Amino acid sequence: VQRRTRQRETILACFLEEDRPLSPREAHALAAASLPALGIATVYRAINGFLAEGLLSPVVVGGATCYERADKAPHHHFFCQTCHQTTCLDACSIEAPKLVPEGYRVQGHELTVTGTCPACHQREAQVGP
Amino acid sequence: VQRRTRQRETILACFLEEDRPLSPREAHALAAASLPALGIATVYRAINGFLAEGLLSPVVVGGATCYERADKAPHHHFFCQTCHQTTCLDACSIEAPKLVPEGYRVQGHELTVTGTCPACHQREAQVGP
DNA sequence: ATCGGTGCAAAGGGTTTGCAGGGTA
DNA sequence: TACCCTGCAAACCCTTTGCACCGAT
Repeated sequence: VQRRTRQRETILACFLEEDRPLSPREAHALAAASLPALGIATVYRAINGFLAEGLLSPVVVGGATCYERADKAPHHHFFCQTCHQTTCLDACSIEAPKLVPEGYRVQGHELTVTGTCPACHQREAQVGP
Repeated sequence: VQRRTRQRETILACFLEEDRPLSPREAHALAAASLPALGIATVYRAINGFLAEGLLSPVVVGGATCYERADKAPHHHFFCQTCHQTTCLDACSIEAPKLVPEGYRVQGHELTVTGTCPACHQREAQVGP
């Protein structure tokens, strides 16, 4: 029974609007723009609450745990190793059960492509290799 | 210029013998069987050294950073959400560049299938759902 | 005899928890 | 009014670092 508070609404709105995986730190920074006194602990508690309600899903990218809105079709992620931002890719087209041997029960899968995004790629080209 | 010490040899042997991703904690537990006084800091330093030498590769599975021997062909992983152990799957058959839009530069990718391994699957069946 | 490696303990970063006060229902 | 939520601070992992001693070369 979660209550509607300004903090929770603001935090959830960040995830819905950004529409990409955010780390707790990022979410806190974004939400703190409207709520300067927002504590990081509140962000963690809100995230864990939203996870329990099925509003957010965890995503592990680049060694960090991030969270994204859970109402999207299954998809994969691109992690830019320059700006460390993660973007969502198109719908998933992988049949995970075909990848595992007999006897394993498949529940889901996660695919992350690593590289540089167009913005960083371009930035590097200007400065040189 | 890394020296050959009993600690480093034991730690590396764990990764080579297990042939699956190990967390620093797991590696420490395994190596401490032969070296009771082994400190966890030594494990972390050894792992970082082996990473620099290209003997180990990092793998992020189930939210934890693990490491595995780097001399294997590109492959993916299966993470058992019951016993939290990770096993290696067959060689990779995914063409990552086809998954990203124009403008992105692909450097690599990582795929983890989640579920329950045969051992845990069986154990659950005995106890009931 | 060097000089890197090791173990211990302390420091750091990220996440969770305890507590008193405030806001939602 | 009752009780959850919030902010702050302390507590907890996990990982790295400082330091004196040990050991490989």
